[in-house]
Amino acid sequence: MAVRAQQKERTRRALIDAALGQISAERGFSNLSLREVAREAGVAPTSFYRHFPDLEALGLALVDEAGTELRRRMREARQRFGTEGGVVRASVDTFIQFLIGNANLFYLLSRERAVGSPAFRRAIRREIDHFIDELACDLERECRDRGILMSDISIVAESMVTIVFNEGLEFIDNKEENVQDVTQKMVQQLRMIALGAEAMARREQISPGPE
Amino acid sequence: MAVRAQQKERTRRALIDAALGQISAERGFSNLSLREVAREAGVAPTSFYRHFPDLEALGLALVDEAGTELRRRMREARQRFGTEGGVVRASVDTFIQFLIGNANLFYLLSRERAVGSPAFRRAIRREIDHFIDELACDLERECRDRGILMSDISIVAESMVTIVFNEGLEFIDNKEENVQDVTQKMVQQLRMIALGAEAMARREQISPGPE
DNA sequence: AGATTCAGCGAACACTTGTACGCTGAAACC
DNA sequence: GGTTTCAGCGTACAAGTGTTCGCTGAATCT
Repeated sequence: MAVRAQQKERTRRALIDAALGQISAERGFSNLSLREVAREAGVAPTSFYRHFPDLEALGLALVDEAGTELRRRMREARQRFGTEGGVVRASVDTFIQFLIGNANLFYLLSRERAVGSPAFRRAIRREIDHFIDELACDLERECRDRGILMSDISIVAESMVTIVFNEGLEFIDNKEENVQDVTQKMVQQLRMIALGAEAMARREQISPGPE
Repeated sequence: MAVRAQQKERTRRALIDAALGQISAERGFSNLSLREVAREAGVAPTSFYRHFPDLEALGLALVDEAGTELRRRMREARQRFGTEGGVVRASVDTFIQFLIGNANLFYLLSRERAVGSPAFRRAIRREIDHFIDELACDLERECRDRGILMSDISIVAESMVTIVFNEGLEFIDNKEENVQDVTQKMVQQLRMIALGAEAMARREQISPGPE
């Protein structure tokens, strides 16, 4: 049992890639049509059902792939850069590379987050939460290493991801924008948040009273 | 010339309201169908064309309405609260009220920002930019009044709006979430950004060197 | 009062959509 | 080598889509 399964996997990928390829600035995942996807994959419409019960199921597969791939890259970048330059800068660079190379996967994670079936939305939310968690973990380590105090690291991480996702979405929407400019803008915003978190921690330490 | 135009305006509104009513967590604007909208408005499909050349044109009208209404509310709130409690807190409260009362208008502004025809996306972007500008203007005033120094106010405002829009989207997606919790979380994040901007300004003032 | 405008309609159009059914032929199994 | 499995296909269907066209009748204008 090898040729058979291998071929099946191949057309499954063709379907996934076809769907991914039809996502664009003008067209979200929820506007895809089963028939069109099948056509682009070079497969009869009815054959689609041999691989997915639904377009939604394909969507879930896509979301999973997007999240996994994004996290893989980030983890890899973190190791590569190591201690040089700080996590934040390294992460931003990698993130932007991901944007450029996988715009459609990123579209899926960012803009479809709030539209579609509950299962679909939940899946995306879960991926993003994973992403936030890993960033929070790194931030914590970084702060410990540098002796920095920050308040509410998980919220800091969430804010950072929100900012970066938003800026990223804007970036791949306006292709004319410069990569360096975006990077710089992201870093500036992130730095601001980091500074704010430090300031807040200092303030809490000095006067831990109410309000 | 009164009865005629009045009636026309009434069914135009019916169309707009119908479209708005069909937007939901599961269904974005780009999934609407002309026929369905017309049906819900109690009008023959072909009559739609008496009011809009396109569904997109209706979308533009919706976007305009959403942006205008949101800004109106915010301006009103700012006046009402005046100096009491700071702009940020007052704005967040009003914003959340807008979310609750006009979830679908907000959906339009936030999640459809990056999908659809270029004109459509541009329209939304413009509304958001307006929103950011007005916030920036207020922030500047507030900083002057309180003698606070902040760096790059327009970027601060942009970050704030990004955060608030994102948190808001999450909020109307999980209806079970508590209003007070969201408010508090938003305020905390905004406060962090504000503190960060102050810290950055301080830092720039002390050592205005490169990097 | 008579002519004109025009919002709204119904019928019809050429498609596209998702999905059910049963067949085929090659790979996998025994 | 004979049997079973099953990915892929073609056909078919009912339902939905956007849009064109010409009509109607009441509000508007002259």
